[in-house]
Amino acid sequence: MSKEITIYDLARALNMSSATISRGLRNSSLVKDRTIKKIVEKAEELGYRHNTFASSLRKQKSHTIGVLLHELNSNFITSVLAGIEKITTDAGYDIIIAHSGEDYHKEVANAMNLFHKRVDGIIASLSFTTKNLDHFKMFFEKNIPVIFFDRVDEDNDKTHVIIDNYKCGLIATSHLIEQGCKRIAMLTTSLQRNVYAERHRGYKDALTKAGLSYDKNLVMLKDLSEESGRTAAQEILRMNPLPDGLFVTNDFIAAVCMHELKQHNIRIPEDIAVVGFNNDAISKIIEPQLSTINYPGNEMGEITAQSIIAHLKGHSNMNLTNRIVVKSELIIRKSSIRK
Amino acid sequence: MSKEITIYDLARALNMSSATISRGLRNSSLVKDRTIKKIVEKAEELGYRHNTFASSLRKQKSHTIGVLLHELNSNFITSVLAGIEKITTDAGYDIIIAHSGEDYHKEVANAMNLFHKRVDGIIASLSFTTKNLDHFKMFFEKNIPVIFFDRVDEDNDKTHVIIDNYKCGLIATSHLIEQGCKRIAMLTTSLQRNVYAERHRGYKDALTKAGLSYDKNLVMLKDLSEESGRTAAQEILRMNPLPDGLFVTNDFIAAVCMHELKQHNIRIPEDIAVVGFNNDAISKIIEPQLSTINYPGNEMGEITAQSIIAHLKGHSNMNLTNRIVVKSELIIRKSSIRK
DNA sequence: CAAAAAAATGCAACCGGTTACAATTTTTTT
DNA sequence: AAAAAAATTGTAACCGGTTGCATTTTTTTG
Repeated sequence: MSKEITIYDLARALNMSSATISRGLRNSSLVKDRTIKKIVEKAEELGYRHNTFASSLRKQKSHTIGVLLHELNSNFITSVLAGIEKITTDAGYDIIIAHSGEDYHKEVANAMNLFHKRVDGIIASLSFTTKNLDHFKMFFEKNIPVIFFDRVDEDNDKTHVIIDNYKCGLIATSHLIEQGCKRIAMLTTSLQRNVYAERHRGYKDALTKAGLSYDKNLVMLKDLSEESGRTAAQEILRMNPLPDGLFVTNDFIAAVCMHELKQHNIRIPEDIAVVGFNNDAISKIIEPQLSTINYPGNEMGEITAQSIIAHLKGHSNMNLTNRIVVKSELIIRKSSIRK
Repeated sequence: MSKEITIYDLARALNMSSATISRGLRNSSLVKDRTIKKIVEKAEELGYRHNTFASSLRKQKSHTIGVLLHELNSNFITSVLAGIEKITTDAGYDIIIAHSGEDYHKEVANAMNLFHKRVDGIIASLSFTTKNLDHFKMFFEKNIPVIFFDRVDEDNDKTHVIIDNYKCGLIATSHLIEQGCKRIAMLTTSLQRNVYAERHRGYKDALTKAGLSYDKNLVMLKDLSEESGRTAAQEILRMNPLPDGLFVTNDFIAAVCMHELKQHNIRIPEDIAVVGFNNDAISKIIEPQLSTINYPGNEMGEITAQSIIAHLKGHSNMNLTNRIVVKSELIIRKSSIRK
């Protein structure tokens, strides 16, 4: 194993001081151009590599942002991630991705880990079961900026980037009502998580506004598994009378559920019109194509990253912004068209 | 911002030396149990946090493994990741996930970045367009272990974990032949990447064995985008005579393609029988359900991580193993049943 | 109970880049 | 050409844990 080259080796080879080498390698204006050139060339020649540990130790900064995600396997998250990466890379920050798999305990462990890794900031989307923000206290106490997106704690005054989930629930449900649905079921997950609670609130208000009654027996709370989609379909089939509309807050579950319903000769949208959420790739492939709510993950990632980086660079104070709302829209496809 | 507590602060508070504190915090057997207890309690009380930079700088180890992925958005990758995480976490290693989005240049940049972050080892799945392993040279030269999985360079003697892609291509195609298909098309991506090249070789050999001729006009090479699935369907529709079987090396593309074919009144499996690859969640949702090749991502991740960690801990020498083959199987669903 | 062995703790150098401050060299001004 | 100003380079302390070796304390042994 070849020995690591340090700035001291370079200093010796070039007959300069380590300080000049250090400055030269970072392209400091304190160093003469010709000297920088010499240093960089020699570094290249000897195979020098920067020691992040020594640098971070001294500077007390990691130049790394931790990204805490609830899951990885959705188009939405992947595009958010792409947005975050674009911005952070341009700004010279590294990111560490940690995902909890919707498990609160894993999320806590990940937060702890990022804390020990001394990330300069955190971008987080809460897991499904996360009920409080105690595991972020350590960051708050040390003034390490934390910004939440999508899955957030809206009651909190912590900075977050979201879509208007209430409005989305409202327009999705209103759309079904416009299509003539009178008895609209909703399939979603634990209302403890903001995004689902808000969508549910929108659903409820849409019904009320249209003079339809809210029947809690039509609201099914499941987890996000494939199995849940099937069970939900079974439940729907047992409802008497059958619902004529269905709002599902996740495209994948909607797809599974629709598949199961079709197995039992339910016609979509004729018998039950369906609207999903997320505009996942799957929504365009299934039969009939799924109406859904679209929102720009990429942009959401960029905005989130921009906020935290502007804060870290001292260009702005993130803490003055409480909430950033990103646009969203209803995409109407065959699964919900009855008129 | 509260000042960071160091082992020196603890040493002063407890009237001990920093050496004892350091040992005590790592539960060294050199320190008396009662002393450890005192140290840990005081650390807790003062809010001490371990400084990874100082530690890594001194130990010349990061206790971190870099995971280089081609993409994140598939069930397969997510389960591999879960497998890797399970093993690494248990072994006390952290992981840094970097994904290239199938972009060779991004992959090179990511490798460089992990190199500078001084990961102790690398787990990698190559991007679509990666043609050589030059960007891993730096790791090889410094004896930093690198293990590849799934997307690998099979011609190389570097350690890798894969499935028998040749056999998979063979059984998928043979299955279609058994179902009475005489004219089987194949939809895949660049044959430069091992996994696709091998599957293609299996396809070809299955045809030959059955006495069917290999017609390269029936082989469509596309990228992995949704758009490609659609274009491929168009091409199939223009084939004269139509193929009666289709082997697609990716479930998502298969789903898109099937969707488009159905739009043009092609019946599946009656007109064209289809087999996909990966057993993605989508394969069970679409209509008809898709026959596909299943292989255990989770196990693949665990095996890969175990190999590299055993190597890092000196329990075994990874370099002695060239190739590990994980089991795989054909799952038969409606999309391919004609008898 | 003294000597030897074992256990526990302390000392101080070390990992490698950064930076305040000092020293030197070069350029500009008078 | 000397003095002043600006540009460049050097010195050395510092960041905070780790560890080889020395020292002290405790336990075991004869």
